[in-house]
Amino acid sequence: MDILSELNQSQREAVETIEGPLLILAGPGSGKTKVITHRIAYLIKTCGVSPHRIMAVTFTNKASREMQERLEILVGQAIEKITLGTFHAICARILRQEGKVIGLNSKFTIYDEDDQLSLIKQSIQEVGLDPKQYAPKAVQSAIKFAKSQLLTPDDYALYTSSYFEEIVQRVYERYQQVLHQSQVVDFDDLLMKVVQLFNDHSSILSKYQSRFIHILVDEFQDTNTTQYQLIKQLAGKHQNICVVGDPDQSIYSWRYADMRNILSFERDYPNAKVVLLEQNYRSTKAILDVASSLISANIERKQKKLTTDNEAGLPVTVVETYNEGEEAQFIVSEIDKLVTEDSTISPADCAVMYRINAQSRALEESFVRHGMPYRLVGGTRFYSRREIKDIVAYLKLIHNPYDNVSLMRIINVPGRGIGSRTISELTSWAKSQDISLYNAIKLVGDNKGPQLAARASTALTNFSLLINELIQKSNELALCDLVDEVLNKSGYRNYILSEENSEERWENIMALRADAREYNTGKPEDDLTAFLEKISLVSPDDETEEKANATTLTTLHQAKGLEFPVVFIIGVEEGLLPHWRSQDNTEELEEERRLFYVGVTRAKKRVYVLYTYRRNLFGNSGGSEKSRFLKDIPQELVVTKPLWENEEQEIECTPVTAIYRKPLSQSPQRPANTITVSAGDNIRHAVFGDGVVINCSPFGDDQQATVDFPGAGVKRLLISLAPIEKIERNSD
DNA sequence: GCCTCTGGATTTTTT
DNA sequence: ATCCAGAGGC
Repeated sequence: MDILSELNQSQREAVETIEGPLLILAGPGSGKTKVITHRIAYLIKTCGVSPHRIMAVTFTNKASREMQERLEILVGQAIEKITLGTFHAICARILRQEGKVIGLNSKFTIYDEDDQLSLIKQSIQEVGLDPKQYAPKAVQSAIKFAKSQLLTPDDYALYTSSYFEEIVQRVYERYQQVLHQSQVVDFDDLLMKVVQLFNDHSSILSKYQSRFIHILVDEFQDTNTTQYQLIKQLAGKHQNICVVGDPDQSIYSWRYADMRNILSFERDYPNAKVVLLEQNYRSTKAILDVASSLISANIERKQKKLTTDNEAGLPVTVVETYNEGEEAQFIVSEIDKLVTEDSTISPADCAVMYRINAQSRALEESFVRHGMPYRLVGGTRFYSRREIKDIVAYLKLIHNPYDNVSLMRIINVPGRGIGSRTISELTSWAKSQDISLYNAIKLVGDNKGPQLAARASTALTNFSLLINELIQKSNELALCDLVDEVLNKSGYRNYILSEENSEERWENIMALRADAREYNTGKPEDDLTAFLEKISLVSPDDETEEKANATTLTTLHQAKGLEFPVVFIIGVEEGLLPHWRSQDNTEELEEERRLFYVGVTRAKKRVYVLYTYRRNLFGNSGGSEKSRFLKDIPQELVVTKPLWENEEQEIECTPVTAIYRKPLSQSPQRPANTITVSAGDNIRHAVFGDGVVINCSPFGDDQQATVDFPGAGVKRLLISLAPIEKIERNSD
């Protein structure tokens, strides 16, 4: 197979330029992933580069997986030798390998942001401050900023210029101290510590520099300073660094991604070659024209002109609705209409995008009301569910008893009579002795610990015995048996089963256990390390379960990288897009505009832009004003689409046209159901037939039920509105 | 030590 | 409107 044959001129250039720094500016839909994968294939197959010497870095597991899948087709087995992964996964591997020179045990554990926040709260207290006065979240953000900039607590001390920053500095210092004592790193440490290690140990750096002859970085516009430095270090010897990205799609500056990394790449690598991928294979001309006109309003960018050979297509439709309810209503009707009129379009081809998650509610209600399937992107991540975090905390503690945050999480879960009084005695004593909580608790058992009431003392001793026993078992048992042991011996199993809605929680735990089963090399200790690392760095719901024929509801941020034939962008209003918190800062405003641009460029065929006349948000409703970004789009690129009775026609220099006041075809109002249901009930639905309620949760004044219809699949319904009735269980 | 109540906040999110 | 965290009551 000829790797080059299916590429256009500039794509080919990007693939064939293998010497020296290369910057690929890839517009939306320009075949970015194709270029990266083909470039790697070209290196291996045509240039004879050993796959062992190639590193490809992504930001997300999803991107990594996608690249893996596509590469496998091109290079087959060789894929296993390529270092392909997220920044964090690659750095974790390096740290486990090399960490000992900076005093890091290869069994270190990784804290997620919840754990981080707990430790920050604790650290605020430990430096003698009040967590109420200094919002832990703000301190967390400041520490994350420092780490994104490669600033150690000492560096940060030089940088501080306000009282708050001095506070942050003190907390940061203590926080790092505890992390180190606990043999724990947070997400940002994974990267920062590797950079520091490379800085201080040139022989280790040079080992990696020599090995990796070719380095590729995806989504380069999203890198922060630390990531940038890491790449710079690694590419230091061979300088064959290929970065791919699009500054126009930089939407993560609030996570301290720095677009300047891509904008000034040529300055840092003066001999860099630049390739522009401007040919778009995704969208119609009409959509690209709108996108281009929008993004051209930004000042800080690199000029790029998007072209396409695709059809001209239909103009973008801009619609004003009365409020968010009608906005949702319009979308449901329009999808229905599109699907009916055009047999090539299904509900799954449509996506609705919004600025903030709170906007999904009105949509969901409308979709549920009409029995239309939808898939909500995001939501609670699997590993952040309480029951999963609890079990993982047990495992983390077993793996690393110095992990105080995990210990604190489960010391009284399930309740075993260790209350806040006892805990504060214990923590302050442990701190005064400069030992870990686990060791302090062990001493309580030996009567060498702090003075405590007999009851508290007994409770702590029992807890200590429990953890000890589990640590013992962890060396003998296979991982999934260890999970069972934890569930039984800790009493967690009974605890969770005695709760309401326990089925779902228990199922989640069983899913975790099933996952643990995969780790069975016969070396329990290594299995536990590997399992915990995977849990920290990979969330399983990246694995997007495709719901049959469901429309996607997503934030604009999460839409990046996706594409759909039909895209609705809602809430294109002042205060939402641009968001009010970004309204008085040019840079942030430009980022909001890029966000809009990302949304528009997701679409292949149709784009709808919606805004409301008035919107309810957070309880108070107010009149809304269409987004200033609409002014960036020339009127002739937008269509007038009077769908509904026009009560007031706005005449302005606006591209806007359809005023949507009252839906013509209001769905016939049925009397609201007054029944309530709960998990396990059998119900009959007018359309879907008989089904069983799997789960039920409050939804406003109403209930939303997840119902499994053997004939129609799993549906979510609003109880008061859905055409349902309760039926009796079959007698058996 | 556990439970209920009130107040404050509420963009975007990966690892 | 709603969710969550911390405070105070039982």
